[in-house]
Amino acid sequence: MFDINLLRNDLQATADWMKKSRGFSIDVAAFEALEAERKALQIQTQELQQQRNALSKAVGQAKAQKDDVKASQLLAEVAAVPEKVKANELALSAVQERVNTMLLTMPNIPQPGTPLGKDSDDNVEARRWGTPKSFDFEVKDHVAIGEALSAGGAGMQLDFETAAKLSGARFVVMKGQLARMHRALAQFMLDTHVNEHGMTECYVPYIVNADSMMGTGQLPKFEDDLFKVPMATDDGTVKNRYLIPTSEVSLTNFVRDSIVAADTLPLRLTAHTPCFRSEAGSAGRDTRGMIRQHQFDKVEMVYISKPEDSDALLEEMVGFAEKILQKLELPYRVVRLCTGDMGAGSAKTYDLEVWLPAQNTYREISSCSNIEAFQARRMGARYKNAAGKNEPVHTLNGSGLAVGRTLVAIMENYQNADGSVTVPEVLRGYMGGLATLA
RNA sequence: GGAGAGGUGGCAGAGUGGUUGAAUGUACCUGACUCGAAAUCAGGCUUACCGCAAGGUAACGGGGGUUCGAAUCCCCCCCUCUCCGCCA
Repeated sequence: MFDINLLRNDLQATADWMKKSRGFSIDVAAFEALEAERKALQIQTQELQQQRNALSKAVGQAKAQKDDVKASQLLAEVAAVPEKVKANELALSAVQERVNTMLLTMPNIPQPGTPLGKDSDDNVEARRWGTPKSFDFEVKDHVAIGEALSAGGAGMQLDFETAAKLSGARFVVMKGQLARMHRALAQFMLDTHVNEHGMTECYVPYIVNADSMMGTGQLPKFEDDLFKVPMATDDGTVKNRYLIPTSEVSLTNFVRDSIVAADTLPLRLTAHTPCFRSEAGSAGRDTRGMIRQHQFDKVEMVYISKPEDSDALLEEMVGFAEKILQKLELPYRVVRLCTGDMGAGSAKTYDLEVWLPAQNTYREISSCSNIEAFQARRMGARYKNAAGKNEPVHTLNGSGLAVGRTLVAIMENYQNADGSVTVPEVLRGYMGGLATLA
């Protein structure tokens, strides 16, 4: 949720920057009018409430003193007030609702210095790591590699046909060594974050309620991207819950509606979960292979921090995601997203893009964002600051990493001329010493 | 799935229509006493919003209703706990 104080204190400058960065127009005059209306209504409502309260109190006192005459006088005097109060309360909450809706539907304000741009073409490369390997044979993509690998009687190690039969397009079945490597990858990532990066491993629900989706911002705007799970309630009606599109939702909502003890910050959380996305609006994009699926696994990192620490923690988080790629010896680059390519909630985002030989390009494998107080405000996630005031925390999230895409990257970068795939050193311990998928 | 109990301030726990934003205990903060601590005593101690301020408004799981007035009465929902049944 957008910070209303930015609009109250610095309306024009905020509007200018939102226009320039996000291309988002704030109707300055409309906001000022709405605020003026709200203020007038609130003052009026509170005066009426005060009047009612005072008279009601007097009625009580009169009755206590058995002064029935006075009591009925007072009752006659208040008679008309509750109606006026009610009318004002309704008007006030309608206006507040409009203000709220406005704030809820606005994207976060990008940090100053965010590169301006309209899409991924305008992102700015921050650094590269590793050198793409040159192959002395024609490289295959992960689909060709995986389908050529045999899981014995069970068939291909990578099997889209069976997945389509079971579920439809954009699902995958993995078998044998490849399935094992997929599992090994998640274990390896989790172990690294827990043992070397000091994160707390979490197991979390994959189905969450609407409040949680609201908290992290998937709702109300992006309902189409979610899978809904209807669940019967006691009175026989059905309420939707949702499959998580990322464990950011589960992890970040840990602190919804709570005051986090300041001395526990920052919280560094990680979880390995499947993620479910309907990919509405992505029809025709990345239809081949397992780059874009309805279901995929991800190891997620979520930080809850004090506002003053979040910038440095974002750098730390990106570094931890990079660490995974470095250990796997996969070439990648770090990209600072431009204003047009950032998610609506983000104030600052880095993407990690891994080299995919078959596509001869870098593809996103992680996205790390500082959401600042944008989620915390709508979630009611606060901590007591040094001045003793409750203040929204900052939330950060990042993939560390997308497991499926990492598997793709390994298959393509570690492929051999004979169709086998070398297992990266760091994974062999997780795979009973297996050195090659063949 | 069946039966029952309950959701009040950081925690525990009173409060069943009126001067109760809320007794009491505990935790915490400040001060006194002390060489220091403990104990004891005194004071303070929910949050959000409006207001220059004085002060005011709202909030007792959430929403609606009754009433001049609701933590308290009525309706709906959510959640937690206990027992039985079923079950990975």
